[in-house]
Amino acid sequence: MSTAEAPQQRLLTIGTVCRRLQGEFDDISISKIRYLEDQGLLTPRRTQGGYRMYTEDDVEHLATILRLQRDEFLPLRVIRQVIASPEGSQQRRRKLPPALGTPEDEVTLTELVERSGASPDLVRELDEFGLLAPRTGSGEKRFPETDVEVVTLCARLNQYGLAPRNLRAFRTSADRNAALLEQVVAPALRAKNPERRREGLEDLQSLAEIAQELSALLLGRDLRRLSAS
Amino acid sequence: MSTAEAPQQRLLTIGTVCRRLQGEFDDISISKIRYLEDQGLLTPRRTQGGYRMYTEDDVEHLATILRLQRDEFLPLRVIRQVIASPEGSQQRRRKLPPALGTPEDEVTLTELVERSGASPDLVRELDEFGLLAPRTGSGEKRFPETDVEVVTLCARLNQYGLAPRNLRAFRTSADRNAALLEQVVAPALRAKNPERRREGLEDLQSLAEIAQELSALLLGRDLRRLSAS
DNA sequence: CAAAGGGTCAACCTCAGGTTGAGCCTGTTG
DNA sequence: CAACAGGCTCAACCTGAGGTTGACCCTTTG
Repeated sequence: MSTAEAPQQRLLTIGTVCRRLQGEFDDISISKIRYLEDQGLLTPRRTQGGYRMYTEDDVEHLATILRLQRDEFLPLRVIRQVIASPEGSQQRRRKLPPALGTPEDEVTLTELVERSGASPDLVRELDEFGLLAPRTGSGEKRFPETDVEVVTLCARLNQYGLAPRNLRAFRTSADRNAALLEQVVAPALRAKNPERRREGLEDLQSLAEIAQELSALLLGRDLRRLSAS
Repeated sequence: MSTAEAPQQRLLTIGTVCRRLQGEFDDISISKIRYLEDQGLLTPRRTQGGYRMYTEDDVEHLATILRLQRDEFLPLRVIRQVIASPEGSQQRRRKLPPALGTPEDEVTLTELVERSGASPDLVRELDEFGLLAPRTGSGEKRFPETDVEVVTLCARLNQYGLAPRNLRAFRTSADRNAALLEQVVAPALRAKNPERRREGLEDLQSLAEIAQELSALLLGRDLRRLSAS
């Protein structure tokens, strides 16, 4: 074959790679390696004839994947993210809230108490201190479904000794941050063009995610400092 | 942190448990709860008639299982081990956030610019507006490693039009929240007894996680409302 | 040029993690 | 005390992840 005097990085065929890894991973197989490639976890070079050829780095990469799978029990879909994301992986599992811009389900006070498992008193206090967001329309108050979780979380904080009165601070912070982000996208949201509005919502979502991560980081930094002193 | 447990020991039926957890886990279902029991992960009491009855602890236990499954991607068979293993097991999964109470690595300004990929100007501004946490000691400033990510995130927000001047609000919020949480554990952290201090740190970590989730939720709620109007 | 090794693709397999439905029982409420 | 919402079990079923197998054809290399 081509005796190109290119920097002949010794390339390995799939069979060789497989044998090489058999030591550390007994469940490796040629078909599995091909499967992982199919799943987008690997992209070896190919010869003219279509043979897969692996560099040493490819092999190391593959070993990493197999280790994540075997030792951390990560599903391939997650490994794909971990691998793909810039080394400073911040794959924090954020349960994304219901998409912005779609109306949310509402619950009654009774449901709220029931589903959060908190005492009616606590719920009342939380409401009083503005941590809940009821729609005070005709008749019975209705709360956004999110408030179920809000109450649950507040109840846990309450157990640690943070009364609703103290928790108000979280709301204030959230409000201020929300207002800040809203400023940015306000023009887009007020636009006539629906496409423009949709983009505004998407931006808002992105902004919220970034802002949230930033807040988490800053909080962590503060706490670290406080706890170190 | 222990609040006096009401002696009522109110037991919950499976349906109630299910509704209660719907807030945090949207994929929970009665059949899933029964399935988890079948898999040996749960053992609620039974009434004479055979009804499953859950204590608050059972619910917390179940929530833990669901969290391990959702956030750590652990298969049930592994969760079973983790749960069953003796309390003081070394199975502690180390996650990304550097543990509280251990000193953090530091980087120089140059490294900070380099690793965040932001412009020196931006970094300078961020510092000026108090978003970074340099240790202003002898000679060159040194930043905690966390600041690399802080800069990265701020840079992204900056692209959306949020200048460092605006971002200060995030810091203020974080500071206030941190102070709030710190109050709770301050006595423990100042304790002589090292065991007590360790517990304080652990509580602080838990508090931070809950607080963060709460903030996220509140922010989401605000934005939803803003974007709906 | 032959044999050893590779390539693709569709069909298939196994297991985890549940869901569904039938048929029956329990607990609560008016 | 009847009605009815909610629970119970058990077997059958479903879906998706993570591969395997086999048929058939193509490359590479001694």
